[in-house]
Amino acid sequence: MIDIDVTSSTPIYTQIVDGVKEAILKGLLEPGEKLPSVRDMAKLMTLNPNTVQKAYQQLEREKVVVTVRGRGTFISEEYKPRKDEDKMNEVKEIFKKGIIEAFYMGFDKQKILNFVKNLVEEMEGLNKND
Amino acid sequence: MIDIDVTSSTPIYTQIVDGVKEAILKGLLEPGEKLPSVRDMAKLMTLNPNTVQKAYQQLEREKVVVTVRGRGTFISEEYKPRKDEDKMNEVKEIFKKGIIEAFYMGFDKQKILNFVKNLVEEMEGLNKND
Amino acid sequence: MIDIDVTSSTPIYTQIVDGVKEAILKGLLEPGEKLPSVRDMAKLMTLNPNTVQKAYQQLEREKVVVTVRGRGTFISEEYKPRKDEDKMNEVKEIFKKGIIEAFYMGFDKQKILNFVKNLVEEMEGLNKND
Amino acid sequence: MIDIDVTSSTPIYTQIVDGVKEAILKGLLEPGEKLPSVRDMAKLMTLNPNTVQKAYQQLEREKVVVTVRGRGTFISEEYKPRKDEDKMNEVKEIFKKGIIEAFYMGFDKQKILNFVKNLVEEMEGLNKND
DNA sequence: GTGGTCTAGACCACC
DNA sequence: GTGGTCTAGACCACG
Repeated sequence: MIDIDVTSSTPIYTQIVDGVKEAILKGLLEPGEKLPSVRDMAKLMTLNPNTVQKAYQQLEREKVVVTVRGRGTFISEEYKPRKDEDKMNEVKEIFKKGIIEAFYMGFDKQKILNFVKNLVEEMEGLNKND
Repeated sequence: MIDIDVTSSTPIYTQIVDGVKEAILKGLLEPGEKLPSVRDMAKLMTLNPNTVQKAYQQLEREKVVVTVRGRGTFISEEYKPRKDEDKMNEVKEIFKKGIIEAFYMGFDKQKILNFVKNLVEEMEGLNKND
Repeated sequence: MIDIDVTSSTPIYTQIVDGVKEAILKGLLEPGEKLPSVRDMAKLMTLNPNTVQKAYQQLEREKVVVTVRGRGTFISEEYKPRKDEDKMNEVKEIFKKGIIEAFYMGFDKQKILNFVKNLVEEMEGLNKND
Repeated sequence: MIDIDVTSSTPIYTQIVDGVKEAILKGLLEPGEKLPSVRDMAKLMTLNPNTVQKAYQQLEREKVVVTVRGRGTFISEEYKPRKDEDKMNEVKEIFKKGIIEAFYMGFDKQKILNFVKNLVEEMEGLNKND
């Protein structure tokens, strides 16, 4: 489901968190759907359960997911966007970094915008009807 | 010149690297201009010289900067963009991450594109009005 | 495993990098094989861990080696040669230097070529008899 | 006459030494010919006289050049190749380094040998009649 | 003066 | 356990 690169510099647990979020946006995971248990997920992806655990905890902290004791972990039914200043800055920094690196790869303004446009559309997948 | 957040999870030397690149794109640092010596920069930012050194070396590896023996470190006169596959993927992943987080903040497609557009123009320095 | 000459003018970390590359070409280190951990290697060679670290990082930058989070550093499974112009020039300069010095030792053209031929075969490890 | 790259990692004085040796082998500098004085050479190449001085001293140490007090510095009339073990090892190490890097650029044995052959012939220039 | 290397020792995140 | 970062302080080669 989620492809992990163990050699990447981004921690595995972060890759899981990002992967789950991406899958939800793409409609591959539906609100209310049950995620595999920590142990199953760990076996499935041949990862250390502690790593998966850490990812689930962060997903819960971000309210992307809720865990019901004894039943499992589920994609949140209704995700309420949080827009605090910290988050806003974080996102801004990410994009800034991307833009800087893009410029240094020789992209110009228009090329960057097209690049991002394509990515956004790819990400929206099938689940948004606008 | 460059503001460092010592509490950030991104390493200090990376913040320096990013900061220099950003300053160049914004026109705050001109090609050919001399950067403060490793020691001076370290004093200026109250960092250890080794940390600054590491940043300068990475900048040189990326050809953003050249060091002239015995004289110091200078912004490259002409930077030739190199776009290998790895770099391309890196940039893509950065933007993907940004887009995902933006969606989770409640942004829709158009809002994201505008957000990025503004950032790009801010980064371009003087070319704001095209 | 790798012999270091602390009196040499080539930095220790470079000697490690070269030593690892040589060991791989000679078949002494197999793709996928684990290198000693930074600390172990440092103890083994009575060096400071930072020095070994620097060598490992350069090897990773050159994709000779991959590091797997929490597990260690491994010889790359498949090394894809990258031959950018800079690298090409570097190699050319090395050989030029070697040739000049060889001439100054009284070698003629044929002697140099034989000398290099022997070295290449020595380096190739098992393919000595082709 | 000799082109210096001030950004190179090889010291400038070494580049001068190598350059002079190369020029001699190529026949651009004849035995007995006078080299520009340290000060002239420094002006000519816009270098620090100390740097040129250091280069000349090393050339003299290697007996490539002789300086006659009050007259100047001249290319040695008869260069007697010295082949001590140290020099031999040095040259061997240079070639080994070159071969390793060539392999890592994807060259095979034959390609390396051809590469070196071409370089040798280029270096021999016009002054050797074999 | 410049950058480059090395040691010592500490702390941290990740698996 | 692993690698990664940072500080402090020292020494060196180069120009």
